[in-house]
Amino acid sequence: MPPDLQPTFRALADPTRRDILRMLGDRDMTIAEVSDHFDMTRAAVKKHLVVLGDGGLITVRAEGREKINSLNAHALRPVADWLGWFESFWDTRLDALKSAIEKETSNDTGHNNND
Amino acid sequence: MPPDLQPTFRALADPTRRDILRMLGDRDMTIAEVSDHFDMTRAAVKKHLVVLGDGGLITVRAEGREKINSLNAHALRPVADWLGWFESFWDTRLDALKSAIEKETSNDTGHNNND
DNA sequence: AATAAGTGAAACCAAATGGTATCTCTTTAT
DNA sequence: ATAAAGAGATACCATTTGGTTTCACTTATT
Repeated sequence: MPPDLQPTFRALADPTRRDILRMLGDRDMTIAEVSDHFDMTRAAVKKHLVVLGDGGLITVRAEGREKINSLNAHALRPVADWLGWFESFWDTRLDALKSAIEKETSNDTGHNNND
Repeated sequence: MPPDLQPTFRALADPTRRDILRMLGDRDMTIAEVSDHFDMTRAAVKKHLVVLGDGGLITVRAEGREKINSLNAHALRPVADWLGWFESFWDTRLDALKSAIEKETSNDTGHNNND
């Protein structure tokens, strides 16, 4: 059974959360460290981290009194796969191919050479 | 300047809207046709279509009294690019490489990890 | 001309979202 | 031992979101 994409897409829908992901791409960070980069309270950042966790996009480990947040980019894989379904629609080479086929098809309508 | 990703990510965050996109991948549809596939009013579907339009994911053309909605998958390109930034984190081959490097690094510390 | 079909738009509603402030708990430092 | 630092939890608030109902407008159909 495929993973539930909804919590992941949901997590990605907020710009603050996307920023957090890129920050964690650089290095693991505590909640306080993440909060330092934003103009909002630590509690608000914490909520974002919970949403990211729900989407499977981060993991948290305790280290003394600190909680270290790490990027779990594997959760992006199903999202990329979902997008892949549409790849044939926006790949420019395929666009060219499609145009060619359509031109061919319209030719077929005019001159039926199939008998 | 790069396009604003926010409206697109926002549009993708709802399962109904993602379903609509896949439907439009098969063929263009009027609002009424799209609505037939969901257990909600046409007005609700219309709202979803507006959000998809804000995200650049669909285009609409008038045809008599009907409005034909088409997929514009090109708007997914920036999203795929955004995801691409993380690709190095979840590519399985790179994972293997990373594990190897980490193993090498832990060896460098002089610790024996066999005990 | 009258009616039906397709859509747009507005008012409204409950629930979710993104934020705050405050209090508590555990861990570290003086 | 006391205080400070890091984090969790809760209550609260305004706005957004996803849905509804209703009414108006334009285009086809008979």
